[in-house]
Amino acid sequence: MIKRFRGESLHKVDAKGRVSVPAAFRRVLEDGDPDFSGSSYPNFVVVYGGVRGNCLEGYTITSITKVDNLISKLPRFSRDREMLERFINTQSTYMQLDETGRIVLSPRLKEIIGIQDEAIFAGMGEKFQIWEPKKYQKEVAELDVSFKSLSENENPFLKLDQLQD
Amino acid sequence: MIKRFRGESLHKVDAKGRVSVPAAFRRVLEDGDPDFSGSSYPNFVVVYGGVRGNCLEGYTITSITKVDNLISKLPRFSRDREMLERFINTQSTYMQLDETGRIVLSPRLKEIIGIQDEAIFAGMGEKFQIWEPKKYQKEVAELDVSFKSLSENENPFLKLDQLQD
DNA sequence: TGCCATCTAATGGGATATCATGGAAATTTA
DNA sequence: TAAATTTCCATGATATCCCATTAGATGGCA
Repeated sequence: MIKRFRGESLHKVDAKGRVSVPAAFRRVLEDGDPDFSGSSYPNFVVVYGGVRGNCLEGYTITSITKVDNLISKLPRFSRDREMLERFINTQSTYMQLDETGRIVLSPRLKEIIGIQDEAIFAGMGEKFQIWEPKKYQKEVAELDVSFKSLSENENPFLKLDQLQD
Repeated sequence: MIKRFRGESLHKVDAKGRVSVPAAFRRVLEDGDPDFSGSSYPNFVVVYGGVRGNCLEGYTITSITKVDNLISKLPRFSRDREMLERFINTQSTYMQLDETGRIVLSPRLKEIIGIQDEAIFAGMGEKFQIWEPKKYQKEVAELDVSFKSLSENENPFLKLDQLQD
């Protein structure tokens, strides 16, 4: 059974930029790295580009590969493809967990999402996000509000049941 | 035949947040975990997000996977998908029964549903709910009232038979 | 039909392992 | 060689595991 990124948790970011990745997420990263063996530490990808810029997004090797393959289907010299490659390939970086399950966020990455000394990790199924706590709270609150304002036939939960499975 | 969650029962929550899951529910959780074997303990998912916030909802791996798969069909970066992932993946967590059939509710989870030292488990077919006892009584009472106020053609019992199966 | 043996369930307490985190040492790199 | 990284070690907090106890249900059997 494929594990997905689930749950939220708050972690300290120390002076060197080190943060613990939630233990539950490590298991998912291990599963999602084809080259991972018990004796190594899993690799994965952090994307900082894209429309948002509010948060970082972490992908397992397996799931970023899916995205890469979709992009590769676009016409080679199309503007769409260039855009996506800029966001997903250019503005991203490989990372590796260290022995204690931490990664280091460079000053650049911290600056992009406005992080000081705390970060929130949020599971999003095939990926996870890293947020500055206050921004995250705001995001969740806004989502709740906009959810409540939806009409019945805009409700994404109800739309789900219309999909064939 | 797929077992369903049925019945209600009251359980103590100890100082560590541990609660026994009703024995009948354990059987359903075992059946609903593809990785479960006699030598392990079943995994499942508890969702605490969504608009409700009054109770926790427990899903078997099989049934949450159905939901996850539907969500994965939505366009990867759509607002709908993001919303659903936030409610279903971010605001949820994997859990595993321990040797004695208990789970632990973190302080966070207890706080979300307002639980002190007792919890009510309520079977809901494909999922179950965990409630603070007083809130649960209130919910049940309210449901009775609003059911009685329905006109004949709003009666869900009567609508049932109009569905094709 | 009353008694006892056995089993499962629910719950509590203590021991143990894992996790998150800080700091120092070693290594790289500019 | 100074700065910055990475590796290694240390520690407290938390969560997990393991064992013990009790109550109730079940079933056998005289």
